[in-house]
Amino acid sequence: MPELPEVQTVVDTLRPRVVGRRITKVHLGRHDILTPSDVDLEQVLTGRTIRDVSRRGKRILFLLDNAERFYIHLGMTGHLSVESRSAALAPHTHLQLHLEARGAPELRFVDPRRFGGIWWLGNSDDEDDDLGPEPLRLRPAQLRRLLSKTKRPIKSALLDQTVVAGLGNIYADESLFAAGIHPLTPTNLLKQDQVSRLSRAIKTTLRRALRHRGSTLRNYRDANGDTGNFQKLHRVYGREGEPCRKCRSPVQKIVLGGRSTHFCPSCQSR
DNA sequence: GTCCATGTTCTTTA
DNA sequence: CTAAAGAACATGGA
Repeated sequence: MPELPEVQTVVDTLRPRVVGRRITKVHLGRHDILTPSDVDLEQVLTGRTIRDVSRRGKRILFLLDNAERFYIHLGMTGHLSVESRSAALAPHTHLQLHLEARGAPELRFVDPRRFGGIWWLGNSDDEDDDLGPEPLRLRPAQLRRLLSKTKRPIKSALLDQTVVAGLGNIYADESLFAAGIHPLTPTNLLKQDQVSRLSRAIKTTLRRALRHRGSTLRNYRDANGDTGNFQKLHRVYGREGEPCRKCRSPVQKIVLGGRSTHFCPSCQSR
């Protein structure tokens, strides 16, 4: 469900409802959703106040008042919400954090497919050692350097979180369309001006998606339970056979690295 | 029953 | 050795 625009929207809707609130009770529904799995989450979280919520790549970082931290990754179907403790519990609710506030709210983490999870960091500061730069702060020279190392198709490189952190299947396809680059283009064959265009295209695509609060394809909701609207503005993703919004040629869908990949064969020639 | 899905990681193949 | 392809994870909707 979540790529950078969706994760950022979750963070933005979560922050005003949890920052400054004390955690009074913790319920972890299942242990295999937590890494490391032997952390006593109830012990480390109960009584702490949430000082901040932020995003790094697709990770949602929680900072506590004692400077310890953890992050939640939504995987494909993860969902965070703040609601009343008396509200019906959705199936596959894996974590509940009671918050000290009017209306007796709790933070809930639901994830049917369990590709997401909770990572306890404690005081360590290596939460993003394995992630590439933030795409919204990417400089073209930096992207050129990251891409020069490999021959694989550019679409696959964009999905690699160690190259750029936050793009997923939707925004990789949309960014390549915006840059006019064919998804199968070997990364090391991209010209300098193509990489510059791609760098700009990634930013404009993500900013547009952020303005529209992300894409809801199936079940994505922000922390308030609201859907995104950007799916209506997708130019290629999910539009196989439909006319390209620029040139009217039918949008093509191929499988690349096991992921569906959408592009306009005429606007994104090889 | 089949296929597909916004993600990541491990294994197999070339 | 490396890179790319494929499978796996688990669930639900079309």
